[in-house]
Amino acid sequence: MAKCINCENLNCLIKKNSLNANINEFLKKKHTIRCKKSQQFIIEGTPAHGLFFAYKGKVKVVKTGVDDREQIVRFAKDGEIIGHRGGFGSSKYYSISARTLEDTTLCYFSREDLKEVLLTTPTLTFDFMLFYADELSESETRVRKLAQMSVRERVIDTLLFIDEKFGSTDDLLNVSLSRKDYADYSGTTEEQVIRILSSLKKQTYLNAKGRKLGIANFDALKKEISKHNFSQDN
Amino acid sequence: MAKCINCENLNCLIKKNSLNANINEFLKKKHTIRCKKSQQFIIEGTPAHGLFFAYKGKVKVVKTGVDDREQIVRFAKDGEIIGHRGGFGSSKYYSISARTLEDTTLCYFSREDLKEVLLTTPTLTFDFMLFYADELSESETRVRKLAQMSVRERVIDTLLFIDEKFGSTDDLLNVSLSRKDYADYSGTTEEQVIRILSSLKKQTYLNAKGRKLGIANFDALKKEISKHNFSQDN
DNA sequence: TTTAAAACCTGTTTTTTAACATGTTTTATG
DNA sequence: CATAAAACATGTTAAAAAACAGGTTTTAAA
Repeated sequence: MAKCINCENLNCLIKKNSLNANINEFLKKKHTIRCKKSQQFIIEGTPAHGLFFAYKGKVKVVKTGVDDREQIVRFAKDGEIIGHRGGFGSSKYYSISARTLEDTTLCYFSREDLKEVLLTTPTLTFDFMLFYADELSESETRVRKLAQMSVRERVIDTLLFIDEKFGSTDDLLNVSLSRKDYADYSGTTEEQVIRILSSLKKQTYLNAKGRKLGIANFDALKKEISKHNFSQDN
Repeated sequence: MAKCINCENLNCLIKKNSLNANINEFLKKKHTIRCKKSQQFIIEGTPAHGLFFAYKGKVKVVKTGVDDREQIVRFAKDGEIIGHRGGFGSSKYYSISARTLEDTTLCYFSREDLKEVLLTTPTLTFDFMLFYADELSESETRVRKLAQMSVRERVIDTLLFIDEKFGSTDDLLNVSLSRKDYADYSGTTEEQVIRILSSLKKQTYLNAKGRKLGIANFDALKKEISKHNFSQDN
């Protein structure tokens, strides 16, 4: 299927190290998995057998909460890891669930294969370490935001984040999320999100074409949350 | 000063790997730093020159927020890392501040020395990677908790966490935090914490000897937050 | 193309939380 | 040991957010 040699995801940790002779054998053990939109491919709490990479597509990673409330922990796009942590390490169970946001092709490696290659390929391991360190840094920033921002600020911050993560074309965000998704990422309820998005549309900070949202006034949105990020963190 | 050979922090990533001949030279470059209680030894936003380990003592790691509001991101005790992230990786600046909670002795390594040894010692790098992965997992759990728990639940969860992290002796927590600290970790205000702690004392779930707090009824506290953790996550 | 389900929207009420004010106790320090 | 500062405490008020209820529109599927 999808061969690393031809892969265009230059940000992918595996691709980056694919020229290293050490991991040649490892690459052969890769599996390719195709998922339809909205398909769940990791279930929280089930035994973790391996680790995924998004080859092409978009994914949301969620932690199950009370009732049917979910918390979207992160998003992943082309070249990015999903199921790290379950991949190896002490816990033998996935600590998150993952679901595609659109038709997505995944690369898959088993934890044994991965652990073996990591323990013998320091540059790869170092890259993995840096990846986790970056993710941790982002997660800690998110902790602060959830603790200190108002609901409106969090929703605005989410919109800007989504634009940065997935980009926009013709002034419309490249990913289609439901109001519930926005709520699950922002840490609030669907109704609050609906209200705030309506308000932002009225203020012409946001525009909508059918279901799709687009940011119309970046400066205004950034200004509203500016007091929260006086350092270059994200 | 403090030599790794004699160190009793078996959980320390460096100690764990200290028998590896590869890192002998590296160990000689370690510095030892002594800090008085409440001393700030990392300032958010300043150039990151290296990475610390708590040799003996307790530390809080904070992200500066709006006004004088801080968010305590994590705590560290004997053997644990502080300033990871700034330690190496892309960002050249510390993304957090760190302050001691009591007299603390720190071990210090420069980022250059550390990076060098990591790139040539896969088992050490692998341990670092796992450490980050664990931290990430915890941070993501915290994201969910901040997003979904009520203030009371968060304060209770914090109390249980502090007991688990630092332990208790004679039914009193081994660390002395101010109400403000509890608030800064729980993501709420000092007043809320005071109220909730008072309430918990009235219910005899919590006891206090002078300034020190102790958990009197674990089961009752756990029960109040039980609906939030139906998997074995922490 | 009808129909059901999902998504979206809005007003109202209730609950939760933060903010403010003000006083007391504890702790550190000259 | 006097005194200021920090920490702790509690009542009151205001604001924010969630919950509830009842709609409409859109989407997907029979």
